[in-house]
Amino acid sequence: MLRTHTCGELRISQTGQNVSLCGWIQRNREMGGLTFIDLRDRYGITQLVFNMELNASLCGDARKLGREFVVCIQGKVAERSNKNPKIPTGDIEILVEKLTILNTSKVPPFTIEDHTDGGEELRMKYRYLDLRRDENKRNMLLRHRMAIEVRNYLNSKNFIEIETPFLIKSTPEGARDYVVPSRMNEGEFYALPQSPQTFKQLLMVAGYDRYFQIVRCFRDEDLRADRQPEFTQIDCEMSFVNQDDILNTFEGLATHLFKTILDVDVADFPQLPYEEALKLYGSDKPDIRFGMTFIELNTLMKGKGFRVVDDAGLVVGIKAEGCGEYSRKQLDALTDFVRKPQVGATGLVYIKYNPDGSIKSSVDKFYSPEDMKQVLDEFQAKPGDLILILAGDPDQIRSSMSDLRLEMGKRLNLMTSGEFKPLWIVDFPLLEWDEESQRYHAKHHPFTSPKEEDIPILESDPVSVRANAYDLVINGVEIGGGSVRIHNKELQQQLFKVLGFSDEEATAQFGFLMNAFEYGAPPHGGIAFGFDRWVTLFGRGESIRDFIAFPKNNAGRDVMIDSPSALSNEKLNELGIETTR
RNA sequence: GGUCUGGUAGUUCAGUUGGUUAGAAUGCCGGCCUGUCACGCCGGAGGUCGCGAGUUCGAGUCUCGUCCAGACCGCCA
Repeated sequence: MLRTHTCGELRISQTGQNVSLCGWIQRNREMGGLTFIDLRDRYGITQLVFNMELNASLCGDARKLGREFVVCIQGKVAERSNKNPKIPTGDIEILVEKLTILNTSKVPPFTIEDHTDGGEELRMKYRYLDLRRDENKRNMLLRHRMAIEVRNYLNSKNFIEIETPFLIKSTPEGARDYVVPSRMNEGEFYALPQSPQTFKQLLMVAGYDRYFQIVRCFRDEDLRADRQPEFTQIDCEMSFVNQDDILNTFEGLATHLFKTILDVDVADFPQLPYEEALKLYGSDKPDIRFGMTFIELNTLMKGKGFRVVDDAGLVVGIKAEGCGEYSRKQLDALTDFVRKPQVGATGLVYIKYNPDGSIKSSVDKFYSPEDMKQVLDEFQAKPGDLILILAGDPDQIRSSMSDLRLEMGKRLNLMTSGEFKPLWIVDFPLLEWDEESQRYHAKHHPFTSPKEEDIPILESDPVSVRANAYDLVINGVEIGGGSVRIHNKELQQQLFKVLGFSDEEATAQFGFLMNAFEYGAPPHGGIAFGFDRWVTLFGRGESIRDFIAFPKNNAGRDVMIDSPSALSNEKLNELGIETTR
């Protein structure tokens, strides 16, 4: 070993020891006869001292070191006369006796510091330099610790980690697949898994009754701050369980992670049916760190001559406590907010309950003070509160109101960082109608079991069928989701039929699974968590990219290695592929 | 596929109504400095204003196109 210690571990108790350290030059401070150097490695920073009077040539060598040079030094640990309380090694320094340059470095294009001067684009191009920064090191370490604790917990519950293949086959449902041409089977393609879904079900058939995998998944869809083309799931499946068993098991996982990683005790995992979530929050991933739940006002506000409301399928409001004194300008800003194309409302109605008890609204023309008071009472509003109301198509307006609720939560500082409020959303619909393809799509995936009591209406009223499906939501982030699966060939065939597959198509796509179900498939179910999102949530980050060592940009490009890239004609020929552009 | 924002020194940014030699901070280079730790002080170098057209006597600034980056909508079982 070139080193006896790391740059983060020496303390005053080691004074007098001869040590050797290796690391990168963080900074060079020349004081005439004295030169200080901060030496950095993964573990921390240790100060080196060179003295012109004691060793002029060594001190001269030290002064020639540039930022990010890699060096190995030998010397003696000494107590500092001026200690630095800001760093763990701040009580000591190394009186250097020997200096070896292991490698030089070009001047890096941005500073390797907590508050770097480098922008996003540049740091992504030089990701290996960016990863030297403390912030990124912390994020990578957090990710590592969480992965270890996931394995610890699941191992302790008898889950075993089994790898499943990446080169699989394209399936008709769900996201677009990434495809890989097969050289040995010209004209045919593998697909990369969107998740190991069918394989984990086959493992249940095989009798491996508790499986998990921390596994990469691939989806060829447009990206966002919380989406990458390849992302990591904690993929889990269990046999001989019902929905409550699954939820209990993975509440245990969440509790374990909260405790071991953040030292936070989270006891409560309320369950909210999907339909309730939409009614109360307008969203299937509500942030329940604050209330401000929706109140529907159809009966109170319709029929008073206000066209927008009278024609609306839904009139819904929220109460912003203490906002009764909002100025015209602030209210206009909220109106502009809801009218943004992404939010999509046409206008905003407000009722100000003034601190003096008087009432002022944007629709005084249509409603008497008594009408208004009734609405205020419905919200149990107090003087000083503000009611915000949207009206229109129910789906659209719930979505807009959800955006407005979150915006008000932000403005009123109701989303406390460091507070975690998980909940389960349960009873998702099994199917949804897709306008584009004019057929039903599985909301979760086509192997999700319907609620037993809803099976009779599977063919007569498909959209009303509820599924044994659930999502774990924490602070408005969808952390994971799963379902109890179908383990019966007949029911699976029936569902494929509702989804519009012919028997031939179903056999071609999923015959292997249906065959397996004929050989003693146990009842089973599972869940998959978005590991990148979970780490980002725990790390209080904005973007999952900051918690992935080598992420891709919003066009799916890796700007460091410059991928994707064109293939040579030789390679294309070998694969039997012609490109059209 | 669409909407919005941005692109000026190595880097992060400023740049007025279109008008003389495009600025600041930081980094870099040189000099001074024996207790610094975001060291300090003095000096210096550093620019295809993303790219291409257009308008104009004159474009970093206005128009159009294009490329790149970011956020969002569609999309993401």
